[in-house]
Order: sequence, then C-alpha cells, then structure tokens
Amino acid sequence: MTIEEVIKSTVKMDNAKKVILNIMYTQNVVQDHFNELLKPYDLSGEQYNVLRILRGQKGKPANMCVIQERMLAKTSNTTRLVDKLLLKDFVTRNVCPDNRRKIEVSITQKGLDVLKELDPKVDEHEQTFANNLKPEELVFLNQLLEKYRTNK
Amino acid sequence: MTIEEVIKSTVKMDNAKKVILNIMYTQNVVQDHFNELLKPYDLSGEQYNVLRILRGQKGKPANMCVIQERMLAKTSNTTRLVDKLLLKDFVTRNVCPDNRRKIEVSITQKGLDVLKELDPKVDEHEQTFANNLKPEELVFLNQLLEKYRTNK
DNA sequence: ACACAACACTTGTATATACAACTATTAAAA
DNA sequence: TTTTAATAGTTGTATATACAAGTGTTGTGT
Repeated sequence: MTIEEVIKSTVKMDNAKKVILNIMYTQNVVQDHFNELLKPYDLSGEQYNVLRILRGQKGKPANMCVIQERMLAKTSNTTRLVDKLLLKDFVTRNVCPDNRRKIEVSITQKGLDVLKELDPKVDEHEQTFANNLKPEELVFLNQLLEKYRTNK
Repeated sequence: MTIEEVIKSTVKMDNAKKVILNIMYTQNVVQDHFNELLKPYDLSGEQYNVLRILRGQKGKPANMCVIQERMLAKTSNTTRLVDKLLLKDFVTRNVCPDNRRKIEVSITQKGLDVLKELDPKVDEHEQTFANNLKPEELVFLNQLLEKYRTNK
C-alpha cells in the first residue's frame, strides 16, 4: 500500500512530502504491532525500553539521567516511568551513597525474567518486518534513514 | 550520527533491530522539528493534520469518520480534536441534514489563513530533511519504507 | 409497526506525555 | 564560612491519547 493510498490522497505529492508521511506512518505501523506484543505483559513500549537499558548495564545500576539519555524519545518523565516498573517489581530504586542527589535503578530477577520471555517474541517482531526486504536493502534503508536525519 | 551512537549502545546490533530503531528515532527527530514549527501557532501536529484534510475537501465538508480514516495515526478521538479547532474558530461543525447521525466539519477562512501562513514553513521543514538525500535516494527511501511495512 | 442491530459520534475514565516549578544535595565563588 | 550556582530528581498541572461504555439516529427483518 502506497502512502497515497493510506491517506486516500487525491493529489500527487512530491517525494519530500511523501517520505515524511512514509516515516510517520511506518513508525505507527511498527509501534502498533509492538504494542500488541507487549499488551499481555502489561508493559508500555517505553517501560520495555527502560528495562532493556537496565539489562544492558549488566548488573551496574543506572541513575535517572543515564536512563533518560539512552532513550529514543527524550521523555521528560523518567521518574514516573520507573515508578510504574517499581510497582511491578521489575526494578529497584535506591539513593546513591556517593552522591545523594542521584538514584540508582537496577533491574530485578523478575524484570530479567520477563525480558527473557519477551526476547523471542521481539526477535520475531523485528524479523516480520525485516523479512520484507533483502539483506542488502535493509543495510541501505539504515544508511538512508541515517543520512536523511543528518544534523537535526 | 548512527543509531548506535544515539542510544549509546556498546554491543553490535543486527540490521533488523537497527532498522526499527532508526525508523522510531527518525520519526521522533522529524516530529520534534515539526512541533517546534507549529508551537507559535498553538496547533498540535494532529490538529494541523485535520486542517489539511479539511482543506483537501475543497469546500465540501467532511464528517468525523472521513477525517478519522484519512489520518495517519488512527486516533480514537476525532471529536475532541475537532473541539480544539472549534475553540480557535479554525473549523465549523454542523449536524448533517440528510443523516442526523453525521457531523459536517468544514475549515473556516481563519483556518485557511493559518494554513497558508504555515505552507512555506512546512515546505521548508520538508526540504530541510529531503535535501540530505539525492533525488533518486529519496525515491528509493520511499520504496523501501513501503516495502518494509508490507502486509501489516 | 415494532424490535433489534448497525452506524456515527460523544463521553468517562485511566494512563501517558510535555512543560514548568519545586526540593534536596553538592560544588564553586566571594 | 557563607552565599550562590549547578546538578539530579520529583511533583503539579494541563493536555493528549487509548479504550470502553453510552446516546441518538437510521436501517432491517418479522
């Protein structure tokens, strides 16, 4: 389905306009698909993201600003995101002894377990889309997107 | 900046994973840029979108479900979106005489004026990004994104 | 004609996000 | 040492979005 069909546009658009709509819409489609996957686990996409960042720390706790800078969407509310994860016992939160302004957030075993259960499903999600392209097209798509957003 | 640099990833990712992050992040960058543009006009991206759809009707009013199906993000709340536009006198809303379940929404002159003022800025926004790619790359990016999201 | 289903939209509620103001702690300057 | 500034997080408020239930209108079957 072309982007013109998606938005039922009658007029012809130039490629600069089309590419923006394509990026927006594709992100939407991918995100909807991912949210479906997460729904049974009562996790939002951003919450999952935080758990991934914490697992990437390999045992080392992360403080709030580290989490924030590693997230894709620079959400202004890491605190409340971590709150939600805390309620589900997926993370722990402690004041950093060296610098009491800082908070040390770590993933719990329960958090690691849920990630482990999700891993194959997330892989499958990624592959579902990636399989629509040849390996070299995938590489090229990455390069084009990177180049497209240069210096913003 | 590669997507690995953006999220400060230490480990190597495969291309299927990278492309998803690239799509998510690029959408984010583009959207932030666009929101900056709209800020002085007190319009959200979705509100702008609705105005564009209404202008596309060329005088013919659109009812709620027409607006909804033409939007990229299938938001469940066209009503409240139109409410906001109504408060700013950018649209009118009337019960359809032929079928009183339906609502006819039309853009006002004030709405058309604000779109006209925005047109060159939106063009510039689109070009800012598009200029990072050669014309044939832009075409290819559109094709790849379209192919990537096939059948979802 | 009446009951019932389908349609088009609205409203309530819970959650998410954006932005700014606020608190506590530490670092730097006077 | 006291004041001031910078840092790290938190909280309040307003707005946005998602999902489900509700209202009024029209269409269909008996």
